[in-house]
Amino acid sequence: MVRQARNARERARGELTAAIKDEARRQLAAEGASRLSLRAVAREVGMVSSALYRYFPSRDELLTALIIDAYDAVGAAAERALAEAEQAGEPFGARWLAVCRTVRAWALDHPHEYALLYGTPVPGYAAPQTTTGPASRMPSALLRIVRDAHAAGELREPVSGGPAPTEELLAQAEQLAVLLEIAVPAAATVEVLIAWAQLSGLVSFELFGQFHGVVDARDALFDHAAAGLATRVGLAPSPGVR
Amino acid sequence: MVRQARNARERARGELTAAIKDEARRQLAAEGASRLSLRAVAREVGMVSSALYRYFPSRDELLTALIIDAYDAVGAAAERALAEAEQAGEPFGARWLAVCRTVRAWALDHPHEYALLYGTPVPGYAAPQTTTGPASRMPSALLRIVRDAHAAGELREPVSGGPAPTEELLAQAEQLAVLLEIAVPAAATVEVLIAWAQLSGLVSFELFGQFHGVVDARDALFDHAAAGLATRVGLAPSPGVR
DNA sequence: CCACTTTCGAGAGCAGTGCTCTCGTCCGCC
DNA sequence: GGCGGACGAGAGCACTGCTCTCGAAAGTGG
Repeated sequence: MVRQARNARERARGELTAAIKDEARRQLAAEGASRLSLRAVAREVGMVSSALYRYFPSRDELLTALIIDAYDAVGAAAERALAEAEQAGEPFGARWLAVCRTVRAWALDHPHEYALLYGTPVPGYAAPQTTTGPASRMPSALLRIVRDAHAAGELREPVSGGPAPTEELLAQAEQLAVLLEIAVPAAATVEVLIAWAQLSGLVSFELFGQFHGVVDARDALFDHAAAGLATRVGLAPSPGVR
Repeated sequence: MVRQARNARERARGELTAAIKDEARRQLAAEGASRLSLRAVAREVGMVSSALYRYFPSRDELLTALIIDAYDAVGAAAERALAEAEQAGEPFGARWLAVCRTVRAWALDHPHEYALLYGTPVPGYAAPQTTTGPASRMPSALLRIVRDAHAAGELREPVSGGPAPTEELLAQAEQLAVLLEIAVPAAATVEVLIAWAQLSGLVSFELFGQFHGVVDARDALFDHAAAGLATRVGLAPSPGVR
């Protein structure tokens, strides 16, 4: 009974916290992070602005919560796409492409949330440790494809061009692979890391209007680029897919 | 004399406009675009905020002016790096690397200005036509390297992997090359376009803290990635450079 | 069952923002 | 030399994030 009572309070708190986050996400999706207003959120959930501070100590904390959710959302989408591609018995190159396409699709569906993750960070903001886990889900999915290809003996040498990565870089890649518990040759990890950043560059350009008036055939451009990335990291190109 | 008098006024206006832009750029560099405050700028140049509207009709217009300047600054840096590499008789791959490195260095030196160009756009903002010219300077420099390599008969087939670009994409690339007056095979243009976006992804990741706690050897990572891009667009890897 | 503590929401208020409007003033042109 | 347009200042509007105080609930221990 005592626990009941305590739970009532806590449940109310949990529900309100969720309501605030939902409304905040709504505003984020509609207007972008910079226009997310604490007061407007409070108004919408039927509180006065100061009351909201009982749930989130600052605007940045609210944003952090949204960031974590967004990382989880892209990560989950990527993992789902990968799982489906695996179950369909797709070759590794096709799995890579599937994940890339899914990430892009998510970004186009949630532009402001994607911008929150991979765009300009809010000024005084330093990502707390709690974000790193969710943040790594998407790149981890990419890395796992490479790992599986390697395990299956189908990973080719990375087509990177130029001099081989430095020892320092390989050591860090090794360390990273250990941290993520994904056993991959260090050289391949380096290439995936680079591909991850480059993938984000492609999506950001599209999202942030850099291709506006320059490229219309964005689907084709992206697919071509993503296939190129697959080749670069050592996954055989997937001939049939288009 | 009359012209003198008219010039006196116009010169005063020009000087004040410049002073405002300088102070705005200072604040931008120090604090980032989101913390750039019209009132603070006005205060610093010794005006009241409303007077500033005689010079810039809105905060967005001021930002636009800064954006154009910033595009010109990266563009100029890239062009300078390319010219130097050309005069030094560097091979095409090395020229590519030099431009990439310069762009990255500029970005690391001017993080907030770079973010203004390639990061999250300000919410209601649509880049006016006047920005497209300066914006194309940097990618044009990259494209010219490829053109020159092609003209010299040293451009290899792009190492893109996957299916060839669609007809639609190639047509657009052709069109773009004509617009920029840089005669390059369409397939190569496509690869440069992709490389441009990917380059920006690499720089953004570094700038926006995505590599924080993940990669320390960022110089090595970037050089390796940039060399890879050179290979991808068909420029022979530059063996001696490191 | 009754005190006591914690939790919560509301209100007022502070310092700041972008932007508008009005009102004198001074500069430069006819 | 007068007149129109450019200009700077000031007040004001509707916002923002955030703090502090205060009264009312809700939950806890005796």
